[in-house]
Amino acid sequence: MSLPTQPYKGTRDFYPEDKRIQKYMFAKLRQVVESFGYQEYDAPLLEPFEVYAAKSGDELVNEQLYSFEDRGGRKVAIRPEMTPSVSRMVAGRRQELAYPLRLYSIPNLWRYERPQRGRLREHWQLNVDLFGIDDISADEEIIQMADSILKALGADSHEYVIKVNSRKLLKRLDEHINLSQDKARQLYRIADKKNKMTDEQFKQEIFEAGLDASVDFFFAATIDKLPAPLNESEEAENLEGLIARLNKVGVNAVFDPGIVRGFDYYTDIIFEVYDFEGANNRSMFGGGRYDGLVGLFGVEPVPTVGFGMGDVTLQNFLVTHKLLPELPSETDVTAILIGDVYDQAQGALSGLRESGVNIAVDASDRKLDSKIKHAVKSGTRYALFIGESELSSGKLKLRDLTKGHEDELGLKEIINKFAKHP
RNA sequence: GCGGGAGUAGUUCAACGGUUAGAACGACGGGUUGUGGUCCCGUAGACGAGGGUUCGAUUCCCUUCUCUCGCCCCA
Repeated sequence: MSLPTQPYKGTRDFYPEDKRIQKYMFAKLRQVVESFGYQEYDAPLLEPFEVYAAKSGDELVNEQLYSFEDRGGRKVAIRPEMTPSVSRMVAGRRQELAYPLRLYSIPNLWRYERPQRGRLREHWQLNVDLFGIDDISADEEIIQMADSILKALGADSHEYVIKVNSRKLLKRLDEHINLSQDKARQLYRIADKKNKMTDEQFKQEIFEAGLDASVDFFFAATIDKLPAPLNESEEAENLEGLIARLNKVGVNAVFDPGIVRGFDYYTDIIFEVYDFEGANNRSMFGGGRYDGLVGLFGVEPVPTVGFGMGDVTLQNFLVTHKLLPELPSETDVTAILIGDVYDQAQGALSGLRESGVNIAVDASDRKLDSKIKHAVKSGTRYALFIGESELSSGKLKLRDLTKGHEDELGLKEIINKFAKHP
């Protein structure tokens, strides 16, 4: 009986080749959001249980939260999302922070649920939030940034679509057709599934729930085709203007009345990004405006717009659309020592390392061809042969393992070669 | 929580109610001692676990575990 080598259900190990992918994606995410002036923060993995009990949604808290009691009897939860944490942080310095406040983080988040494609128990999520702007320019910036990220990763705007809706508009609908809060909830739940069903199935569910009056709303192709007087409401105008401006800057944004999002805390504009590729059926990521969350921590509310982008769905997207490049190893060179030259080679190795060349040493007494095979397998691109003759001549043999050709180079030449590709 | 599919070497797969369960790739070693990803030879390595049916189970049945896809819910 031995311990299993598998990671815990719904989690992943990141071997170097996996971690490389993650590092690549995160580097792009950081690059784009920082280009929009967002600053990185972080928060603890654990939060007091109450932070989530206060909002989020019942299902999440009751079924999907990893929680436990600490040794002091405090109820603690592993964060299932970042929004409450960042809201807590902003509330904590409500008065002294400079607004508009642009923050981002890439936390790992945990949810107890049955793993399936695109949804695991642990994932990493880029979380971006813009605090302190109560007009629609904030929503526009956030959505534009989401779009820029996908483009920076090589996606083309015809490979995905950003579907936009408004919670306020949905609320207008509720009032217009006189729904109780319970009925409205039920309606949202059905609407949320609209994109997975045929129109007929959707109508079927709507009728079975006795929500017939809402059908016109959900089948409105554009905002001006919404049932009156909703089509002339302030919310509708806002939404229309937002989408028009996004389209103008090349963002493939469309109105979709079926977008509702799960969390209770959204207050106005909401959006979800969908992959056009059928294999990635569900919404890739999304976000929206939540003006009330900071206020839950006992301070004046701060208007906020944000989104979360999960690494699992993002990677699925990139793989499906063949957008992941060949990623090189962090190690530039494997130095292959020939003969008993370990001591004599140290000077050269240190010199290379201090100049920024990442270099692993193979000082084993395996056969030479075997050492080369290992260097290839480890993923390093170059092998550097160091033996008696190289040390006496001062010229080392640098072999490009991908191309198979070899140069005899002095230390300085080698350093220069890698200085160009750090 | 509910359903479908799948569990055989490190990996991808095969076969079979009956002697030693095969292959490819990978690993390790060798092909006379300083050049791989092409070749040749050799070595090691597997029926997820438990129970049942049977003379006999890796094979059929049940349970369980794990993986996977979907539902619920949701990012």
